[in-house]
Amino acid sequence: MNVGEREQSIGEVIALLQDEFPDLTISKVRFLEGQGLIEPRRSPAGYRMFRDDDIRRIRYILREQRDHFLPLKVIKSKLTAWERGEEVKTRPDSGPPPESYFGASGVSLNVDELSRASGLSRRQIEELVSNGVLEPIEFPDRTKVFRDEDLTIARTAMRLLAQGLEPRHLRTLKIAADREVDLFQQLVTPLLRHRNPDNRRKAAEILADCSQAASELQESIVRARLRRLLEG
Amino acid sequence: MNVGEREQSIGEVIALLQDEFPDLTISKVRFLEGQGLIEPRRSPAGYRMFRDDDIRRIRYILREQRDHFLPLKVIKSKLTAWERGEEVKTRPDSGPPPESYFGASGVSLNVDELSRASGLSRRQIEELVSNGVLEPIEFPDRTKVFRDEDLTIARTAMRLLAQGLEPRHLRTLKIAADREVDLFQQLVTPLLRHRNPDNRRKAAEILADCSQAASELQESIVRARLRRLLEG
DNA sequence: GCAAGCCTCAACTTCATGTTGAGACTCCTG
DNA sequence: CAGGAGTCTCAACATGAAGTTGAGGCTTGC
Repeated sequence: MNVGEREQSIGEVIALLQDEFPDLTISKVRFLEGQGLIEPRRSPAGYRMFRDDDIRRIRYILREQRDHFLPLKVIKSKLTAWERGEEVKTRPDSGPPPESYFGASGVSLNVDELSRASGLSRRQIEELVSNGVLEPIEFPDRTKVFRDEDLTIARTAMRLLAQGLEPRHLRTLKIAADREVDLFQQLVTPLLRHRNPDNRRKAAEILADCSQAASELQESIVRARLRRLLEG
Repeated sequence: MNVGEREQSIGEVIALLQDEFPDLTISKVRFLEGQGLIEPRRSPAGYRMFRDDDIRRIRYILREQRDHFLPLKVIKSKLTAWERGEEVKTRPDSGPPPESYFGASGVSLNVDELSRASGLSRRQIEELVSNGVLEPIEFPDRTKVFRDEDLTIARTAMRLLAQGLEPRHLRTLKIAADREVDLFQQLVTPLLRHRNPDNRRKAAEILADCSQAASELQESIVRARLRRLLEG
């Protein structure tokens, strides 16, 4: 598996990425390390040595910066969020990092709290739950516990409902999301079959990249169509 | 229609938005005007007077900043892009503004150029076209012309194909996008029925907000699911 | 008439994102 | 084994975005 895992010097990395990112410099890569976004090995002499993983990571960072204008802090928190999948298993006691932007931050809410935090009525929440848009953890006594991901979902759902859509319309979106997940699942099940941490990490990376790309793809298709709708 | 369209002073606007944006200040609103993001009327004495549209616009700007970390320049170009729908009709000769990030920038590519710019092979492009993911303008002699939106689509499609998905998988995503568009279309067809520029603008705003919210909703649903997949 | 609200304009602040340069070490090649 | 190319660290500097502050002066409403 590790055969031929060549490590590249910083200059080689620049040369490699130069095509996609013409103004990437050595000093910028060093700067990224200083900010804690990457952590290349070091040769005995102290030279930075980059493995394929590191290079993929750099590419990801630069794309987020270029295409989504994200500040490095935010990119960092996204990065560590996807990594936490592993660490959650090994250190279930450690609290969430201070700036976790994604990743389960451990928030949990009941219906009332979710209602207040999202602006949805309890009735609307019920409907979203029955449509599968929200999926709280349900206890035997019917108490429902919502997590931070549900809050994000609830907030955006609120925006759509405010524009006149109905919960059943949101169901359409949810089903599309499910199909998307199925697609990605096929992609990584081989990797997850054997419980190998290296494979798990690779799977996480693939999923992160795919889900983002898919979301962008859909958004651009929709936007193109809507533009035509407005102009035509 | 314009009855009761009360204009608010800058202080009233702050008070109104204070709930959602606690650290909004008068000076910031003035700053936004200085940057060309908003353009409130002026009272005879020179006081800024904000109409509902202006306030919605401010809210949009602040959300983009807070939730997506977008620089003001980019927000501005998004804003003007959605508005151009109108102006395109009235001034078809005017070139695109220098920094248009969305809106058709007038780029057009043939198959080879798209291939070079996106990294897709011509064969892949063909497949994406036949799956409806890419929709070039097709001339009688079978020449195809791609526009800037196709370039965006092609680039993200490239990322997905690189991860091992097939063009037919992308078709699934495209169909979901179509359904989404149908949903939104229902929402605005009443507004677009009569060719009224005010309604058109309102429709553009609704579409912009909905498409963004929907995209976010799907993304968070997918992410929540994928996280469970990785952890479970 | 006067306090509260608003105006402009220029100077200032803070933060993010890198860049530059000095001085020193390492690696490869002839 | 000399020396040029590549790399290291660390501190100082540069630039731009996003506001803030303050001075000096109108306007409005009680």
